[in-house]
Amino acid sequence: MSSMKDVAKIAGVSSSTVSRVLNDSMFVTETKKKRVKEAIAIVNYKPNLIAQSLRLKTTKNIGLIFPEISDPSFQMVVKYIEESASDRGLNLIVFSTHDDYKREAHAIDMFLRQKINGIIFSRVSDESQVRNITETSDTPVVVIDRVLTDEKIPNVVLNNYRAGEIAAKHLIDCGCRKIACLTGSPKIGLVSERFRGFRDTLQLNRIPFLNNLHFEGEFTYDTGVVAIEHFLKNSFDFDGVWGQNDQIAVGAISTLLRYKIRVPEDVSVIGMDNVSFASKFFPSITTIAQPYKQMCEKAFQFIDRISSGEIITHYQAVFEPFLIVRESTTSVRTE
Amino acid sequence: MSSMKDVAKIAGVSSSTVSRVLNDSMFVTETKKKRVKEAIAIVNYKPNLIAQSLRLKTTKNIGLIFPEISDPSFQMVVKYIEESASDRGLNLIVFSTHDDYKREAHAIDMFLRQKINGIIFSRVSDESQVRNITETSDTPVVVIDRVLTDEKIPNVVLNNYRAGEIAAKHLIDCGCRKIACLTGSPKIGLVSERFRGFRDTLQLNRIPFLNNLHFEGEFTYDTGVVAIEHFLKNSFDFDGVWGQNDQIAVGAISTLLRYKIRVPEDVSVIGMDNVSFASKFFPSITTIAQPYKQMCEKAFQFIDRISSGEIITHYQAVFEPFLIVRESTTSVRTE
DNA sequence: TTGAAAGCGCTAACAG
DNA sequence: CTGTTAGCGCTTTCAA
Repeated sequence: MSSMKDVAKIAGVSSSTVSRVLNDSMFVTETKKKRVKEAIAIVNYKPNLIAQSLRLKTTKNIGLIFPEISDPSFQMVVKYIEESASDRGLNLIVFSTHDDYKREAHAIDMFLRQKINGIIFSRVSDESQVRNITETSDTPVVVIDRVLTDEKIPNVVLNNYRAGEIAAKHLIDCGCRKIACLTGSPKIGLVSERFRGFRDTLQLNRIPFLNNLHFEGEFTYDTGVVAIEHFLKNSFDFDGVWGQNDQIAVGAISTLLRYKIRVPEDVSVIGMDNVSFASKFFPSITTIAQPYKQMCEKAFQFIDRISSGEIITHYQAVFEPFLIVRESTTSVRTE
Repeated sequence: MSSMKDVAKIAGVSSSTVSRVLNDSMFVTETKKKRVKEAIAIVNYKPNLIAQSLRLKTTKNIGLIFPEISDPSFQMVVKYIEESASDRGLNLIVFSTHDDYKREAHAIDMFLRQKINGIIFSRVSDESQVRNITETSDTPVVVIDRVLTDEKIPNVVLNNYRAGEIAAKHLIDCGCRKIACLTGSPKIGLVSERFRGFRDTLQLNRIPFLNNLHFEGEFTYDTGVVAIEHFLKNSFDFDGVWGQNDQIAVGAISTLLRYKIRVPEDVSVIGMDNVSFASKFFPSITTIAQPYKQMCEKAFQFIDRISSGEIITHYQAVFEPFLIVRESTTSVRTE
């Protein structure tokens, strides 16, 4: 690979001049400019990004840390983060932690040592290392999808309480009266947020919430399966189900269908996240969507602002969830 | 962030010594070694990877280029590539091209300028830039999932002909006699490979293949939908369907069910790739799996070997697909 | 065994 | 307007 020196030699100028032409940082005589450009073409010169980074103490890379790429919700995040990065001409380095703090710490370490341009975290746990970063380095950090108790870190988050409200309201509108809620791990803060909104809305509408029908699991397909089998085995009666994410909902629907219980005729099921298969399942899945695209873009805007030296005073950006009605719930039911 | 100089000063040694301790590249007196280690701890020193890369002309990064992260098959590839990278302590930079050659060229450009450690391509097109890389740079390149006509580039690929054979054989075993094939874009080489294996096997078993039931589309859900609606509208009779990937199969199954045609009782459907939702759909989807994990690992092994100076003489690594029987096909049918 | 010095490829004062 | 020089943080001869 040719370097600036080669170009300079061919063009008969100094390498500073080459640099100036490339970044047009100063006025360079037209003739020299032309000679330099020709030389660049001749040797097919491309500036070395590593050298540039070392000199400028900044890179064209941003890093994304998230728990698990197999998870469809995170796949959405990765997709949109990739797009926003690409729009800015930034490279995206991804790290999947598999919920292992060691791996998370390692990822952070690598990023910092690479002088990365910014770090985006998706769903860190409370024991996460994020705080340490913001204290010891000046790398911009944004947390997405999960609020931290420490409010000093810019974060973009969903109004999860509102999601619970929407789910409950829709199920009630469908005529459901015995409503189940299948949640993710109670260790994740947003799980209880969503649940609170859900239960509060039921109570507001004078629908009793039965603790029997509150199943705490993980954000997985298996949780949906296990929950429904548990309900059926114990003859718990229910006519509506909220799976706190679409995977739980799919597990629930599959299991219901397997037991010859019709969806939505016998039981309405609503999911959350609007992952890609939600519209492709049969029956297609009513769900509560997160504006992932906007949220990811917002995360980048935070990084842009911090990078340009702006002091963030308003750390939190809250986004509103919205309902997408499909086949797995029915509103034709008469009350 | 502290540098080697800081450590050296505190330890009262030269920065060369610090470097030697870090890489234990030479013998250093125990006392000095200890002093250096203490100093490192005091200032929480972490070597700057950028500087290291500039000096050593190599990085800890590898790049992955693929068409579309929304595609479940590529999500599998990304997942396993990430794991293999992580096992080697390498960072993964991802680039989604959206089938745009401009973007592909840009990605390559960025990677080369970053002195990346290796590039993995997934499903490149013939107009791709891959060849140019191998000619002008010494960056290791591996192609995965798609054969190139130019055999000089290491590549890992599936025996797609065999996949077609397996699909046809299984459908025949299920008692199907009027068998449809829904394919991806005929512009992609492996599509016709798969199709040839499929048709040859039918013929070998004296099952007629009707051109009516050969539907060429894209590797998408919509293709499955459109194909089945097309068949039904024209009253083409069929009792078995191979969707050349799981998305096509899901589109087909959903549409059949929507038209009250039972799967597998009336029509057996088999997909391909064993993407994550294949086992979660209802009915769960019989599919032809690719050993993605092994294929991705193999791609890395190619890079490892090239990096360590080995000359590759055997460019192609072929992997065998295998059948996973689930609910969407039935073998209980009597002939 | 260790330090001094050179240099990876680039940019940014600083002179001229 | 342009060339010289220094230096980003590291590794590696080369001497000592």
